[in-house]
Amino acid sequence: MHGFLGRHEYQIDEKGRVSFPSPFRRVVSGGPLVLLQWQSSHLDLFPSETWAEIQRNLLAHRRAQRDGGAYVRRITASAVEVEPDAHGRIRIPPWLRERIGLDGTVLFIGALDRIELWNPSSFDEQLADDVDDDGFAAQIFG
Amino acid sequence: MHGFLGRHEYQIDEKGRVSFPSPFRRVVSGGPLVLLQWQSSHLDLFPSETWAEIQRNLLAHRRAQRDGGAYVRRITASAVEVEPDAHGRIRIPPWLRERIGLDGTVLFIGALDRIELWNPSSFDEQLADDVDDDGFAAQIFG
DNA sequence: TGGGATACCGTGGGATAAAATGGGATGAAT
DNA sequence: ATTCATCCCATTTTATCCCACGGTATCCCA
Repeated sequence: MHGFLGRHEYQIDEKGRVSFPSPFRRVVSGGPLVLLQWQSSHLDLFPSETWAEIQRNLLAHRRAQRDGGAYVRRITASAVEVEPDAHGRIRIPPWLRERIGLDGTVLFIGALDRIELWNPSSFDEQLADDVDDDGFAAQIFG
Repeated sequence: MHGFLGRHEYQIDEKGRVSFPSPFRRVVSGGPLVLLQWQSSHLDLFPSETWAEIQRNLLAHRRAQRDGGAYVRRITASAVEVEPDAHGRIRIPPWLRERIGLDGTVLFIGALDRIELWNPSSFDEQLADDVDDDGFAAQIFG
């Protein structure tokens, strides 16, 4: 697998369930995922391997900082462990839906080692913003 | 399990009992937990494994300091051992409830290796505070 | 290359199990 | 004897599991 790629749009039903994109399903089969918010615009969904590293980073940060773990608390309080059911659906808790204004439709964006969940219209807005990519493109793509 | 995650709100009944979040219950099944206060804003609930390390740290600290164990005493005096009953409920002693102003509702916050107990309105207040996360987010989440 | 069959996928709803909460009875401690 | 904690049972709500349908893409065969 070459990491998570592409965009997939699905409906949320009355029970807060939404289909997890089938191409991604094959990759993470079996293991649980971690869904959380750390950016205001969208949610992030991490497979076990990626989450393991982030959790290490969070613990290291809490030990290093003298803020009583305020930042770590803010992150973990928003997080939930999710796992696709028999039909490949996951459940997004109400408080996370409200945070980024998810109503009806979810846009899954493959982002290599993680999956982003967007409100489709928010995603279009941020696409419209001009990205300052001078130099990076050439550096990346040769 | 990926550590304790998420937020769970429950009612305290007249007898001082409160449901221990079922996702957490599965993780710590069997062992007793240690409930104590070390930050003024909330209580902390530690599973056996985490507590073992903290206890080592407390003993090391008492040996190193020449304060006659004042700090250690302050912590341990507030601590109690709790264990979920048959219905998964724990009892929070009155003196700990009063310390952080718990009345009626408890908010459990998963914090990786520990669980925090908050008065919901106190938690909302500290969420509203701006967290100084300059640069850290990128460092943690890549 | 076209058409049909088949498997998969997205979506919805109902049944079943679990969880959250309340109250009473029993037993120990003061 | 009274208070307080623990144990036990009951009820309502919530979440999980299971089955069912319609559409779509894929595969196979002509």
